[in-house]
Amino acid sequence: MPERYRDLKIKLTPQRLAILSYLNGNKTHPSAEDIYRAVLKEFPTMSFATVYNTLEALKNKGSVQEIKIDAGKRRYDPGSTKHHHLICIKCKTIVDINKDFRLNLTDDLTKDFSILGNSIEFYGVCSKCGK
Amino acid sequence: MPERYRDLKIKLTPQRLAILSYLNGNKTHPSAEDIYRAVLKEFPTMSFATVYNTLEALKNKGSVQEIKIDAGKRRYDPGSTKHHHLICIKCKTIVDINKDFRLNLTDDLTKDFSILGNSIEFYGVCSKCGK
DNA sequence: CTATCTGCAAACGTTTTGCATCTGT
DNA sequence: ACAGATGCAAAACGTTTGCAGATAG
Repeated sequence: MPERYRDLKIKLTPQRLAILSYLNGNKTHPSAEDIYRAVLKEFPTMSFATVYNTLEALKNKGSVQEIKIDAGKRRYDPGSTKHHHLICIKCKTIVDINKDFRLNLTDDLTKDFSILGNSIEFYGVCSKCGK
Repeated sequence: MPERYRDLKIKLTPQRLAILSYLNGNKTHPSAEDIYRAVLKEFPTMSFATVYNTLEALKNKGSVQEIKIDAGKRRYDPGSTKHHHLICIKCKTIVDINKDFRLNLTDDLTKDFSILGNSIEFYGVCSKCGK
């Protein structure tokens, strides 16, 4: 199992492997606390320091994205592929949108800024909440 | 001056009028503390409770938007007109983008969600930070 | 061997709360 | 008159930090 993460070039401690395993393929966009609680089952001494430390390392390697959807609480998205999000404004469910929208800005902006990318948040009401 | 805010249907206390006046036309996307500090000059007894209380009331009336750019600190945007943002990832300056991008989602999503809108965050490096 | 990570607890900055008093309408 | 706002201080919340001991590479 560790081999698949070897190219991250970070120290693969048991705690980190547990975090990576929890995040792998996870589509729930968990918060730091969600991750902490999940890994706590396996490592009763797990601390938030380790969760944040690991998330910071993974963010720097580009294999985890921070999602700023929830004011006051960060949520995390595994995987390095860029994508957008659709959020139900009622239940806060987040759905990934894997589509590349080409958005062009006006010249007066591109002159003053070097644009690196964009992130789109669609909001709506899911069928469950729409009833 | 109060007349222009009468249709908000909230109690127009002097403190609230000072906050509204500070926000009116403000393009700096201030944080709660920015607002607090600005209004403090006029009302030395101003408290954060009042700032947050007022922002909450204005948010509910749709005349202030909360911007979730900065994890760990909310920023606020006066006005109800929809627009997007361009953020310098270094100095966190936020520039408004008043352009309507028509973004279409795939049918499988529009079937399960009733889409209400979208919000785009462009990120880049401003000329000041790019040097 | 040693650079880095872990775990704890304390510290931090932001936001929320409880409550007595006050005030717009 | 009274529903709702203010102001204060304390508490809550998510996140960060310092540091001693442990461990992956």
